[in-house]
Amino acid sequence: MPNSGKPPKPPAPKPPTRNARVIRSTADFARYVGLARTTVSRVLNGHPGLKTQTVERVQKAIEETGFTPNAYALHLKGKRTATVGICMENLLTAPAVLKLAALQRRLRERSHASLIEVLPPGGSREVIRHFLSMRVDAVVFIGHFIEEEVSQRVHELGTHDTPHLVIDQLGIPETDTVALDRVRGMRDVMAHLLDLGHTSFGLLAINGLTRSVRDRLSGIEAELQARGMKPADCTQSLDHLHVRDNDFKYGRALALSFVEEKHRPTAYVALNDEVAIGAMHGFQAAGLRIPHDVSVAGFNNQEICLMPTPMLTSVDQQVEQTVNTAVDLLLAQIGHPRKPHPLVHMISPELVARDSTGPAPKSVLGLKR
Amino acid sequence: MPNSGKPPKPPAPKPPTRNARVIRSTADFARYVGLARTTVSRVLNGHPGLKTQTVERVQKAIEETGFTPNAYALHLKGKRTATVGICMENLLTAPAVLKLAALQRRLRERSHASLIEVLPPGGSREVIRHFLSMRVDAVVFIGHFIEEEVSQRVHELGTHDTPHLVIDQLGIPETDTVALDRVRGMRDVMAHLLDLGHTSFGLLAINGLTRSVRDRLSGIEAELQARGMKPADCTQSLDHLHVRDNDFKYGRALALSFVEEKHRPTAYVALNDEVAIGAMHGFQAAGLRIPHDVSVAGFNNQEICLMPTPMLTSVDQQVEQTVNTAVDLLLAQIGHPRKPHPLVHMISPELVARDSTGPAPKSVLGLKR
DNA sequence: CTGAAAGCGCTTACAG
DNA sequence: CTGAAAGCGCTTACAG
Repeated sequence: MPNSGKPPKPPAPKPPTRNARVIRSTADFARYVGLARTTVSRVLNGHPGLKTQTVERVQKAIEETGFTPNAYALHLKGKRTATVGICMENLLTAPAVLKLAALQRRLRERSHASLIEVLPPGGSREVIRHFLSMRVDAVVFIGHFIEEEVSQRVHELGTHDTPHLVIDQLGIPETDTVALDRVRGMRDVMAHLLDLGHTSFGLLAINGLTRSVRDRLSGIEAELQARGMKPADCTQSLDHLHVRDNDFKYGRALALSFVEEKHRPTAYVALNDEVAIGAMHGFQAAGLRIPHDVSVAGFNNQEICLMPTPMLTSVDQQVEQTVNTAVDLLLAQIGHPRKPHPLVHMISPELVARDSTGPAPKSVLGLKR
Repeated sequence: MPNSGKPPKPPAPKPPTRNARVIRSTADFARYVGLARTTVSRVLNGHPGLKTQTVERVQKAIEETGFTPNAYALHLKGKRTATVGICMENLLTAPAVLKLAALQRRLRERSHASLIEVLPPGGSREVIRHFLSMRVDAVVFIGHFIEEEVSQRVHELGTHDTPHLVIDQLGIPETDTVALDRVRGMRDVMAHLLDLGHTSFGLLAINGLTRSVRDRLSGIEAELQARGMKPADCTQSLDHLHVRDNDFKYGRALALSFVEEKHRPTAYVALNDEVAIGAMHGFQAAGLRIPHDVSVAGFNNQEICLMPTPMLTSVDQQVEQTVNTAVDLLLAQIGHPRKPHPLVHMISPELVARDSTGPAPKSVLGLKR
């Protein structure tokens, strides 16, 4: 029936396998609805000036067949891919995964799809090439990467006029950056503990040369100096005694070492929540009460902060704000010429005080035998 | 210069913006290397019979320009997209994220890219349409979805001849499934505790109507019956006393309720590690020693199992094996006609015994005042 | 090796 | 509204 009345058509091309109910092209689909390809295309793209009846007919047919226009053909025609590539350092830490989930959600709200890839060690080149071949509109990096490597990738993206942005890691040239103000975060923790009367501080896993650790240390020192105290005199680190691992066990080991110290600090600030919780266990195992005898503060404000008894004081990363800022910056870049100077946007963290921190013990001087 | 000697060409089309060093098509690129488009294409696709010198020339130019062929044009030409869509229930639980990471890694090893989407509540339709428009070769679901919703999505995928597979959730018709044998897992936990001499068991958060919970209960009952014990006589649940939340706090609350019971069980099996750890805290807060007075076992064997003191006995999900099985099943389906009967592949969990479980207290009878 | 041509599934003027 | 045509960036025979 559909082949009748079409004399100009040659020997009839390939007979469409009618039993295959799967419709894969606007041509097939137009035939199915009984409209011209052009018309179907216009309905699909919401052009004005179409009869309501026609629009409904197409919509009904979409429902029936589940037809989706081929994205590859669509974007070939020059349409934006409306896709953002997301490079993750890994999916091993809760804060990173939270940011990923929030970022994808936010991008979707702004009508963008996302391509997520965990950068395999040394394999960032291929991931970026994959993103470029997929003609992503922009690329986001989340995490702390090898500086040299991510710098190169960022430069490559610049070469291809592809907007990009780094979340978390400061110090990468030629790119916009959104990062937590870790200096501020640590100052807030210290201010909180100082206000509680503490004067001696144990540092848990806050040693090392990465920017993120150095910033924490800067924050600690800045707040102490602001109060007229000398950091060297009132802080102590025992990280050299153990093999670093930044996890529970490491925190516990550090705490047990501190317990054996003559002049044991009364307040402890940790690199992250895991170390802090490990330390709490260590102190409690040694018979110390928290926060009666010692106060402990974490960093990141993960869900696990609610797990120990008492619950852990920590610093919230403000993930939503971070992600929203990142998306705003990124989408503003798409389709616009590169700005002369990349932007660095700092996010202010928020101290969440819980019961793992309390007033400094009155007997603190007595303890220093 | 490039416009000379071409008389048939009309008024000279758009002058290529030569300063834009960005090469976006094989045409541009071929011009850059000084070869025919056809030749470039053959090099790119690794065809045989090319001069080594030519291949090297192209490779050098790729290095210089960072040119990547447009994936959208490539796949339009009929090439497989070699892409698998991954639908995540959420990114909120560590085991799910682990599976995601392992799945993407495994797919990459098998030369497939992945499209990851978290299904927004009620928005699974759009995600699947997105996947279909991207012409993915297959779709994987990870997590426990609303049965009705995922069943519909699976059916749609079938309609479009798109292979699919569900990880974790049993009972979805018309699809291959890879899931942990939770019955087996719970039997193993019970066997372990029974071997340690326990005869009374507290169930923590193991109530509800989802398949995953019912399977756990079946496992518990099966093992007890296998030992000639009556489940109703030796298990106890206090879930009705609290508002369910499946987290630390819920576990703690349950434990504290058990502490007040006259005939307190000596061994506790939890829905997951979070509840188990919460319960440990509850028991310890009440002055009970683990495992001296009570034994506690978790489920999932997450990293947090290492956090409490003592560390938590748990059941490992065997993520690698799960993911490898899933990928094997999936890739075998691509390009092949649908099998008459969908496959359900059960993964055997592995009990990881740690120090939160120990011999039943000798004084157990004495406790029953 | 080169070059011209067809075609993948779309969109977008253009003339009816 | 329809239909024919051009073109997006590729690959793949086909003839040189």
